[in-house]
Amino acid sequence: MEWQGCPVRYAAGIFGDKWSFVLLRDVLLHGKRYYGDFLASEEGISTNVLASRLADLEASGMLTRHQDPEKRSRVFYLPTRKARDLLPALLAMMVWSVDHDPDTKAPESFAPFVKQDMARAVRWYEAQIDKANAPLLDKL
Amino acid sequence: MEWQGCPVRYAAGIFGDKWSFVLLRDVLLHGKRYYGDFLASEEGISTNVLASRLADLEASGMLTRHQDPEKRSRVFYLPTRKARDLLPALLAMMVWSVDHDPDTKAPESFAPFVKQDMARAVRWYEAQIDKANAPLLDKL
DNA sequence: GTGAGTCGCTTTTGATTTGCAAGTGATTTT
DNA sequence: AAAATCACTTGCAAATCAAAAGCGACTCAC
Repeated sequence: MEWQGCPVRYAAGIFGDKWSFVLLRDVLLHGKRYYGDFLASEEGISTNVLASRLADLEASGMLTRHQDPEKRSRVFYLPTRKARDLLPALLAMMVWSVDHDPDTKAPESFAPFVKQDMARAVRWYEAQIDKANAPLLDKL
Repeated sequence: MEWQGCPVRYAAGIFGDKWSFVLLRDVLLHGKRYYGDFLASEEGISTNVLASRLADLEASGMLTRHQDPEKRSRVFYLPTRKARDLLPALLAMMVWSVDHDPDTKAPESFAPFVKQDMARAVRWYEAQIDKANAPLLDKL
């Protein structure tokens, strides 16, 4: 299929897929970095799909793969700038979900926080990402 | 799978799928309304998938289905408020794609227009949607 | 009013992708 | 040295997909 040129198709090609979407959420919002962290997500991704999606996301420049130098059998993934730049879109989507899903479990404070000042919300989540990255960056 | 509670999973359940994504683009941004319009999109969706996705989007409250009263063999679909509320997220995603896809074919003016004032951009696209709806709403 | 389209699906038929379970091989740990 | 951990791979049945043909309800030309 031709996924070239159109911005919506480009986005769909990279995360227009349940599992890629959930992995990006985990790495951007939940501070997950290790293969095992992703595997343990409550959605229960299977190992073959996880390996395949991580490879896809690495290939499309969303994640970088690293061996843990302290324990070389472990592997972690860091979000690139390209992935981090998804935050505004991701937060906007989440606000939409909170507004339209009667069963949402997001905290009441989330939507107002983002709606009031998106730029500030993005900065806050960027800081969280830096915090999650820090101990791993020290190792490299 | 349990798609309940988490806003990202909610969004993924509704448009975390290439074809739903493309259909929402067509109805929100390209003024497509008729079954035949969607079928003719350059991506070449097959009829069984199109019928299935339209039914899904209707079931999740994104589209409403209508028979054309002037020619009852034709059918059109209108975006609901819930679908229209996706505009901010959709535009944010498109800006991200334009920023990161070296082969993007979006006009140069698009990203600055949205970045400069998102609220204004949303209003502009809402007006386009109203324009596309108008002739059909007259019929009903 | 009849026959030839048009339109919006549905069905059928393979091919691809998925989820699950069971490996595998490279490290650590004991 | 043996056992456990970890990040995948592999094999397979089941679900999903695309492509093509079929179908019934219209609509239009004559």
